[in-house]
Amino acid sequence: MDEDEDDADWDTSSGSSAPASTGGGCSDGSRRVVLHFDLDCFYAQVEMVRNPALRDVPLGVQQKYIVVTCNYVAREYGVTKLMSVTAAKEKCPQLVLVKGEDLTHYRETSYKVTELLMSYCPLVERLGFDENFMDITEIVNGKIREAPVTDYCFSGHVYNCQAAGVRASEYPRLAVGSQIAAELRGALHSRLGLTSCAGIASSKLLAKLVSGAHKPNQQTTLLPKYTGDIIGSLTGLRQIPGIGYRTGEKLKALGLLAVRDLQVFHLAALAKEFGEANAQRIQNLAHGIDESPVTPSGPPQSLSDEDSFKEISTVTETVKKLEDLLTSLLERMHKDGRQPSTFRLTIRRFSSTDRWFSRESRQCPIPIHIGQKVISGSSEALPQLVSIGIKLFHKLIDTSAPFHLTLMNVCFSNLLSRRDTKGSIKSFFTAKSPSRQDKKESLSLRASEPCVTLPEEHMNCRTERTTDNRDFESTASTSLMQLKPTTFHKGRGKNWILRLPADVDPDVFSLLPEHIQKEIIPTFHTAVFQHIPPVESRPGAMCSLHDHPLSTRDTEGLNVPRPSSLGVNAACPPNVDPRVFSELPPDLQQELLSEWKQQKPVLKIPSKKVVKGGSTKEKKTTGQPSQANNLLKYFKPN
DNA sequence: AAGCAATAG
DNA sequence: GGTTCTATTGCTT
Repeated sequence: MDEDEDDADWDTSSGSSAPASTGGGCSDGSRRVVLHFDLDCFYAQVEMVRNPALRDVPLGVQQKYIVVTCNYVAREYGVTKLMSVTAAKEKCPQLVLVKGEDLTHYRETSYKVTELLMSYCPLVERLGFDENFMDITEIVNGKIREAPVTDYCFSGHVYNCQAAGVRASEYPRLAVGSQIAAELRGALHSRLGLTSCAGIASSKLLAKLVSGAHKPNQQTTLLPKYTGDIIGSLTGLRQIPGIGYRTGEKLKALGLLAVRDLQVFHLAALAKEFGEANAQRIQNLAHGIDESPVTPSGPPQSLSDEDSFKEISTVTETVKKLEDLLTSLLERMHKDGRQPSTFRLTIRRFSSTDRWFSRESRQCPIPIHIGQKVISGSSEALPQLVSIGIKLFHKLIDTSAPFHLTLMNVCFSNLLSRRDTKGSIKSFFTAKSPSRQDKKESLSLRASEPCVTLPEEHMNCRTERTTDNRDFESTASTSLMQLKPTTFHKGRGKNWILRLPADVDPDVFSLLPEHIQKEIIPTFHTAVFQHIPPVESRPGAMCSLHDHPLSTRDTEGLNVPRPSSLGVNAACPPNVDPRVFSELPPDLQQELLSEWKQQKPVLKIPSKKVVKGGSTKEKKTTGQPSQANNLLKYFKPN
């Protein structure tokens, strides 16, 4: 046990923080400050916020015949997560159950949480619907540099310590981190009505491990000198985040059960099972070492809908299920505003002998003309995608023999933002020579002003109320006024851009390999994802302002500035964010405007791919004169 | 680009 | 090592 002078919590060293050498001499003071937030029994909380009368009763959220989560009242009776409904009712006959198969409200609240956190600091990484990591290293360093305090103190618990007895001034950065965590939890509560736990530590691993030390609705800070203690408190390898069932079984086969076993196991032997890199990674985890960065999630990479059931065994039922799933998925996709370019169908087959739970999938590109219909909300999108879905289905299932499905999932991925579909960003990233159009767009982004989104603007530039993606944008930028104006960079190929700090050349940044980009993004504490709202096709309709009761409650009490009013250029091309547009130099505005008026063709056809080398075994169901509402309609040639 | 494995809540 | 309904990343082809 070496005490490595770990209390040197301070320093922050060279004030200017040129991130030049990322892996530089990492003295203890350059440790990160990472937060982990975990909403208390999330689905149940969402239901209680929606219906406060449920607060005081034992409440469970039911999906099919499972209670997926429950409130703390129900836990008093012994109800637990993932308990069967019958078992839960035995434990607690008065248990109130609400159906939770439809994730809409959970998903929406989940993104509101992430947005609220992002409004304080953009480096937020989602983990599932109810957890978020945040890297606040630079904010903490900045605060201490600008306003040093003599008597620091912790908010909440300190792991293994009597709260009052800690000499917080020896850990100023973690102490400030705990204050920020408390402030953010307070904001989550006052703005969204949600309670949460938080962990404050020097890595994602430790922050996550420590966040659960005091539950519910409490927070805990881990001092570096107690890293060994918290790791030692784990009673099995499976409790280490990153070691799942499979890895756990493999480790068991190697004779490793306790965390200590993994710590001392010969690395070379571990590498035989898991490969060099993975072996090192999991052994590091066992030592409480985790250098993985907090990687901003941005908007989702895929949208999917699924349903499980006892049995589907006919094509007719299959088509119906496909239609149902696709209908809701299309609605979500339309609101998102991005254009899906690949479609995946996955199934689970019933198997009595081998009750192995495995899924099989087939996927294919979505023709651009169909993708566009998804965006525009055309009613033609549904039948055309059902048709594609059935073809994928037939690649999975031989319908001339009996079949028995127990689950179906439809997924849209490879989501293209408006900018992508206009052919600007793709080449920016992948191509060697960015087109003129690309240059101009990057220029225009660079010229734009900082991220204060104005609700009033939405009235001017949007025609329909939306959720998901756009909510993300609108709330995410409400309190970022302290951030310096920056340049933009495309974020993860979607309807989003990543604003880079002013001193980072986006052209240079874009040329870096992706893993390098990911590594250095956490050093940009002024970076932020921002959504470019897609433009609705139907002009005229107005959106309402008050459709999100959660976010409009309790506007006081949190230092989120009331956005001021800003004029929006009346003549703004529909394919450009008016806020961005209004900041452009007049000549660029002119050019964009005239381009738009000329309806300049902007779509680029991805590749001349020979569609499916002759469609392997696919019966081109010949085009029969089709009846509406007939199954056959889906078998027309596309 | 496709399909699956593994991990996560 | 199975429940639900997602979502992400990485490996292999």
